[in-house]
Amino acid sequence: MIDLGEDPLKLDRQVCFALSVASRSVIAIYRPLLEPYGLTHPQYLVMLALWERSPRSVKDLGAALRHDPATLSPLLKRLEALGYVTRSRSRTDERRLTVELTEAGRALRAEAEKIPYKVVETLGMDVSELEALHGVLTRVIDATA
Amino acid sequence: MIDLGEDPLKLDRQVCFALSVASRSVIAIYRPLLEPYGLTHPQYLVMLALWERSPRSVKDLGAALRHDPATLSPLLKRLEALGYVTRSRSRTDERRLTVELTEAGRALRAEAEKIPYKVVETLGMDVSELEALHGVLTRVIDATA
DNA sequence: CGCTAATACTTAGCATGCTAATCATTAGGG
DNA sequence: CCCTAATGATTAGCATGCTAAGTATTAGCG
Repeated sequence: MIDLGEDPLKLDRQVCFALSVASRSVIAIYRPLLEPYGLTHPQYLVMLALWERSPRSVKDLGAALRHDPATLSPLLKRLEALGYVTRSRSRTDERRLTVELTEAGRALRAEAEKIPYKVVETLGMDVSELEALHGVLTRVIDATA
Repeated sequence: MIDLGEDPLKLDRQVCFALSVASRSVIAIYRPLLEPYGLTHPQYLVMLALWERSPRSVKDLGAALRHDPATLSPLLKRLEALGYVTRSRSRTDERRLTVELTEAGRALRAEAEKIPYKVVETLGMDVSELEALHGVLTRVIDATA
């Protein structure tokens, strides 16, 4: 049987709590860095996905970002309103939405390249430790898949 | 200078992305476990804090949970509506809100004690690895404090 | 004592995330 | 070919989180 020690309900021992706080805290580091471009962090993640491949469908983006289409649908409309993305129906399958980077969206990539360095610098942690963290988080994600 | 290797914008290498997904994924494990009690995960975290000490003020809960009062205020009203908590103004300082467990709120603790075990079991990861993860997350949180 | 600043909480507004329901389009069996 | 099921996306409803603004109360200086 699993042994969780003395008080398994102690707040400061909950991995779920640490995950929530760490996630919010790291996103807070991005906020001022993304603000000049009018982007939120979830929108930034969509841009990362599109910089890797564009155009992509909502379903495809959802698979990459682990999001429901219901979350992405309004988010993509905001990215379109910002001028970083176009939304159009696929000609081969009218059910699909073709999400494609605009010129402005592509151009933003050059600006964004500075962001990871600034974030790591602000965190002030070793890259090796962050890579180790990424590895454990990936195992957590795989364990819940 | 920091070296982030080949492509620092690659989605699958972002710690922030892994954090978001892992956080959402772990919370998803709690959802069916909390549903019988009508609790969301953030509400559950408030209950954990109150099981450690009750009554507490909104400010005190906010410090423990790393939340603004603006986030807690409506959340606490819902906990009150659920019958787990009472909200009343402090007699010594009318600005303060006294958040206190009800009998039902206290009783819920016995039920909740099973939850951490079920979560760890569902995750299927070693407790030692989860403790290590907790340690790294704590360092991330401290680095952003 | 009186007044201003600080404190504690609340509310409004906005952007996620999630579930469930809905809509349009396509696939595929009979 | 037709009809139903499956697919891809959108919408509605609800609960966070966050920023900014507002309200009530208390603290503390002159």
